[in-house]
Amino acid sequence: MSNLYMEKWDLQAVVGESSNDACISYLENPAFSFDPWSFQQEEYGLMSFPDSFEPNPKVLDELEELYKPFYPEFNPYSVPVLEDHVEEPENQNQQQSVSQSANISGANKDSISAKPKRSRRNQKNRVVQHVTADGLQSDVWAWRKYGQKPIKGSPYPRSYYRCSSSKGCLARKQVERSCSDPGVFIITYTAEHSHGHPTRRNSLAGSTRNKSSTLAKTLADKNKLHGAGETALSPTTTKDELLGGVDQIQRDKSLTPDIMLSDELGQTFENFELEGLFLDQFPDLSHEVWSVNESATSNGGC
DNA sequence: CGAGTTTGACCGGCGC
DNA sequence: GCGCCGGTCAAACTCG
Repeated sequence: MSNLYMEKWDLQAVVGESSNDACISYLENPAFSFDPWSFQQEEYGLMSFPDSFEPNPKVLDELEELYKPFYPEFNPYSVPVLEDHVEEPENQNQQQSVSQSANISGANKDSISAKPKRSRRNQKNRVVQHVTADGLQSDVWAWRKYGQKPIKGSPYPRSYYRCSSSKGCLARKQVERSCSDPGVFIITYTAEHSHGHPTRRNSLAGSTRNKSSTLAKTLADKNKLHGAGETALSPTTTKDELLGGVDQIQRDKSLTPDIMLSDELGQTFENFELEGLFLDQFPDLSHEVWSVNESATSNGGC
């Protein structure tokens, strides 16, 4: 686990909690979400809010309280400088660059002078969000998966989705697990929807549908195996119960707490999208789910 | 049959 | 120019 990434995304959570315009721009700025270093270089001054911008102190306190016990040096005001984006003379101390950080208040912003490396692809119109499994369901759009690729340097594959609400809609979404924090999902939205909000979300989805019914059966079998215990689920288990079971499995894995503070996190589940994403992104856990059914075969795993 | 996933092949940007 | 690698395509398949 990397302190660097924890800080980066925690800071995004801090910013997301605030309601002033500057914060909105800040949150919606793909450069920052994707790359705090280039944000400092290219957007910090443009948005002209550093001096007046004050992150929500309540959230800062919560974050500090949350992470201080594990990361004594955690500072929610600190924007990390990623090693990949520090260009310096070859003989300069590399270690210094890794630990380098800039203060969000702007005090250190002049100390950084190098230009960020260009990303592989054009990052325009890209918005990156860091969410927990709970946050995956908060997407109101209907998405169709069109690809999945293993990503170099990450043990987890990246899934590619396009909007299925409207033909011709260019909206794309990528979902991958954070390699530094497997409990966190990185969702990258590309392009904008060319239509209004859909009247319904993903209704049924190929293997998701399959996994849903199988999961229901699996949990029902678990119920048979273990009797009517406190976690028992009936064959007519509701969606919420199923998702609750999935959530329980996640909690049992001691995943990190949800700190994204999304407005939509409190919504009730309306479909099985979360489960599909969950099984996509948690193949190891899906194996665990499968394993409770004695007759079930492995789902492939990681 | 339509809507979805899976997965190998292909394309093209980028670094060396 | 070449090779790597991320993003997309499309055929095959599942499911209701």
